[in-house]
Amino acid sequence: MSKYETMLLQTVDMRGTVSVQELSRILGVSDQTIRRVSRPLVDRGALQKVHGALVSTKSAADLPYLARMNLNREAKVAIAGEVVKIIQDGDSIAIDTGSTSGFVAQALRNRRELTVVTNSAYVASTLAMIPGNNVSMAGTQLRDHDGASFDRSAFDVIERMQVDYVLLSASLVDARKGFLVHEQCEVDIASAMLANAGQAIMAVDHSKFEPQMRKPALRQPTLKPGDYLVTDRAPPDDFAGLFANLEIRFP
Amino acid sequence: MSKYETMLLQTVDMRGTVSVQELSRILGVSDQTIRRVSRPLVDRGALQKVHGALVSTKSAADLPYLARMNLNREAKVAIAGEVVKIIQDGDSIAIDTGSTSGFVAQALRNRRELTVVTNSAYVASTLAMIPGNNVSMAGTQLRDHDGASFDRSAFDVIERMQVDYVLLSASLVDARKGFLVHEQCEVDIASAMLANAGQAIMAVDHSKFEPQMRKPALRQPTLKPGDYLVTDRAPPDDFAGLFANLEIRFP
DNA sequence: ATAGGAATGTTGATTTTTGTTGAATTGCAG
DNA sequence: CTGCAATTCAACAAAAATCAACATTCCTAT
Repeated sequence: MSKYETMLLQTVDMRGTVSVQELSRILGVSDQTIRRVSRPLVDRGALQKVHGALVSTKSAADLPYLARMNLNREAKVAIAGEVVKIIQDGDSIAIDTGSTSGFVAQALRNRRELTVVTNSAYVASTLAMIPGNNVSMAGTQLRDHDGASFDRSAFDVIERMQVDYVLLSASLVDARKGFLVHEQCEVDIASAMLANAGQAIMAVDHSKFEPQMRKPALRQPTLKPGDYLVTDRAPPDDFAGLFANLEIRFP
Repeated sequence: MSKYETMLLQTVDMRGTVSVQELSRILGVSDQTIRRVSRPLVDRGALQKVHGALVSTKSAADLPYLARMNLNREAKVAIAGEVVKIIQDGDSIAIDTGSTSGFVAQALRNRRELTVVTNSAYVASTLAMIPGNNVSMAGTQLRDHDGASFDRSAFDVIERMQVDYVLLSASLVDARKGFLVHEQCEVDIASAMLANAGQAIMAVDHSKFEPQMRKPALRQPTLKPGDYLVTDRAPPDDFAGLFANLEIRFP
């Protein structure tokens, strides 16, 4: 551990981005030394290097959520458009967390007099701004990567509301196992929402039909006959069995 | 990843729409560079491009709220900058609702490991996305024009948290009556936050020193000696008495 | 004191980024 | 639809940053 590492890390993390030149001025060494000292840090992932400057990996951290929002963006926008066709002005809907839900919330800004319950702060704040909507945020403490809550109080809120629709998502769709997610708490919220909703709308983009790097293992609650499956392309034939009783929608 | 990306994103997200020329002035580079730097960002969907300007993809979602956010925008941005100087990485802070709070939340994205409690869904979702933050949303049912909550449960959450700072705002500052707002529920939330906070930070832009069309009549709780008053200009002399014990900050 | 080793500064070739120019495109008013 | 002004784009020249190799300095163990 070089003697400058601590100070360098500290400076960069504090300011977010700082140029190599400025760093050399601050630490009182040549720019070449800054490059040399920072190289192991960059390799180790403690810092990011760009031409002319070093940027804190922490500061670039606005990206994880945005990055996910931008994965398969077109697909998600298309799906959101289909979902919105199902929802009418004045309807009530429960919305789970997930990047697709974010897009649906965006699209739902064109609907009026909605009653919404969600455990995603992003969805809540997006829809609460629309005059005439009645939005309830379920839960208190927010998970940091997506701003969603899985508190006990979230269940209390969800269980109090009787809604027309529930929007659900999944991380992977498996022809035999069904709709899968990574965390049990997500399943629990989905179950609670489903129990108090008329019809479910399962929204998954086509990438969810293909194997994932990080394999989810937890099964979302089973959908009722007549529930919607909204996706951006016709699903492969292997899934025909799984989707037998569902109403499938795609653009 | 270019060295300007962070600053560019931040500027655009903060202001909603900003012209290429202004951006080049702000970052101190040519307009051509702005176009070059922004291209990958718009490809990635992090920004939207229109003729002559860049617009934040987020801003589209927050449009109604943003309309209010754009009143006295420079003043509020300046105030947010000052407030952020007070807050350190790792601090805990309670944040009330209001457009200035929205800007402070944006600016606080540069701080790490914050513990935040707020009754504004916008503030909550802005800060919850930052990895390492611990954000609690106080309240359930959201008021439609600003997405804030004044539920009983909001008080429960606020009263449970002991924080270093509380950020408060006001609709009008009267030399004799003090800091005024329109609704009793806002005072109640402010009182609850204040009771559990170390130092208060009252943030008001200069327009709040002048008479308003809609006159607020409810007085915010009294500040303690040593609490901060952050504003964008030196306040008129008539207010010297009111601010006697406060630490006044402005750019 | 001094030789060995590590860290730092310097130099010059190479690569990347930036500003400028002029032509092509776009948006808008008449 | 036409013309004007503003914006954008492509290409080239200039500037800045990077890298590798070598020279210098600093520290320490003998």
